[in-house]
Amino acid sequence: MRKLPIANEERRASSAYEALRDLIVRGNLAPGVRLVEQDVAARLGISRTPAREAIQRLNQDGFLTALNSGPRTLFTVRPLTMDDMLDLYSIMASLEGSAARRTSRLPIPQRLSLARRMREANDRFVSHARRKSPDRDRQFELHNAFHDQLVAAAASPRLRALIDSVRPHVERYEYVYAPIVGPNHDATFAEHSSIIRAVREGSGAVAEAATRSNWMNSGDRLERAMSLAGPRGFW
Amino acid sequence: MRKLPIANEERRASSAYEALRDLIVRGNLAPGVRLVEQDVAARLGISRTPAREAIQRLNQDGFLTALNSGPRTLFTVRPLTMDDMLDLYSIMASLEGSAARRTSRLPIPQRLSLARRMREANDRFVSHARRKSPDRDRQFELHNAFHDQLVAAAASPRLRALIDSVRPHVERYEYVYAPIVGPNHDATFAEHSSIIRAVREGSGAVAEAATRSNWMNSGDRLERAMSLAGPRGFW
DNA sequence: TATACAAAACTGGTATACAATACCTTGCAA
DNA sequence: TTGCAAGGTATTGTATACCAGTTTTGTATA
Repeated sequence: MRKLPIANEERRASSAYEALRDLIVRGNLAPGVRLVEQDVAARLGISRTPAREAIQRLNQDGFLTALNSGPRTLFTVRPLTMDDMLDLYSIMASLEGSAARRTSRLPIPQRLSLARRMREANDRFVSHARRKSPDRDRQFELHNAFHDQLVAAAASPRLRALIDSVRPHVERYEYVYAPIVGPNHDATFAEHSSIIRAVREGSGAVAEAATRSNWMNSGDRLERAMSLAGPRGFW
Repeated sequence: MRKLPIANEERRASSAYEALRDLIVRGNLAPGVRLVEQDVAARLGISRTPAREAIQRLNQDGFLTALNSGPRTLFTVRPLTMDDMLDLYSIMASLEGSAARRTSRLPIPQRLSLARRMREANDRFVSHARRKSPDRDRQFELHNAFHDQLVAAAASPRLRALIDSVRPHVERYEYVYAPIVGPNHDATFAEHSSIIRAVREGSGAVAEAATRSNWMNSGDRLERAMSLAGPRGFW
């Protein structure tokens, strides 16, 4: 890992948090790696204080596992396991399902507008996936954009915050294992369409069920990918 | 507020976090109050470093609101509002509902054992409520114990962690407004019984629905209490 | 009395110094 | 060669010093 420059606008602690979190989500900081305050500080060109704060925050957000060694606590990057992945997807099913259910409460114009934006976002996602050489990061963005439409329009503030806190963990699994899943996005397209239809027709229960299915099925798809590749973070 | 002693076993930062969190949940630290690092440190008999860490954690956990003032951030105790309360209860409905649904996956002996323990916990809750002068804190504990049985037995690790992180916020609203709701727990008893029955009979969907209803109805009950008492944290 | 301006105090963010202790290394002996 | 003990090292937790804006206070003037 090369030395990372830190944005000087923001607080150093926040910049460090984001830098480290992105490294973990992208898989550049491998599961099991130990985070030493001094090393983090040196590598990011800051002092121990903000480095420590970043590590504490990462831990609180569940990106690290804490190991008590006497009076001190050692932190390592959290491993990726099948059980944890399924757990995560099941939670996203519940949370985003809850948001989907709330779409039926939206005033009709807003609901239809949301359905249209989701349709457009899905179209962009589909058409990029069908390119000759789709860019992986871009594919990610477009997929997230679809779900973001739903969450941004329908989730309550706390629900939104909760989803935003869980999503990076999902992304971590997707980022590491997505290449193995391959370009077989057809099921995903169909599931997205079901969600859009339910939102347009205004049935909260159907929208919730469709969203739940989408996440549970995504979990199943990733499960197959993981069983091919094996877990990471152990040896 | 008198000076609080801090347990010396644990890390000072963790002790400070717990002390402050409890003060907020119990309503001793009123909504809107500003938390100044130096003051917190002095009052808890520690230095600014662990005091700061505690405040940062409280903020990340949503107990505080952050206000940017130039390069610094000011923290105040989060206000209590009707919208936020309803948001919270809706989220608990979703999360604990998800846990309830999972009870149907438990092996039958464990499921029946859970139903029995929930029944016992509910009995203790009911009988204490029917005393001449029920202790409020004890009533709280007993109510939490009922829900804990469900969560501990059925929730996945991440779901459990999520519920544990949301619950203190719910408790804050309950603690402040419960006295106004009054001793009319009959509806609660009935709803608990429905959950227990569904768990015993092994229907995940019914258990989820019953749990959702319980939380949504609790939200409605508290809504009435709040509309009587008015919001706190503004003036 | 109200307003403009200057000075002083406050306070968060960061760096650094200090303390404590678990763990590792090294050397010695069996 | 292996077990063990003593000392050294590494690294966390805490305290404190410093700086830079912000806010507040106080004063003078219209």
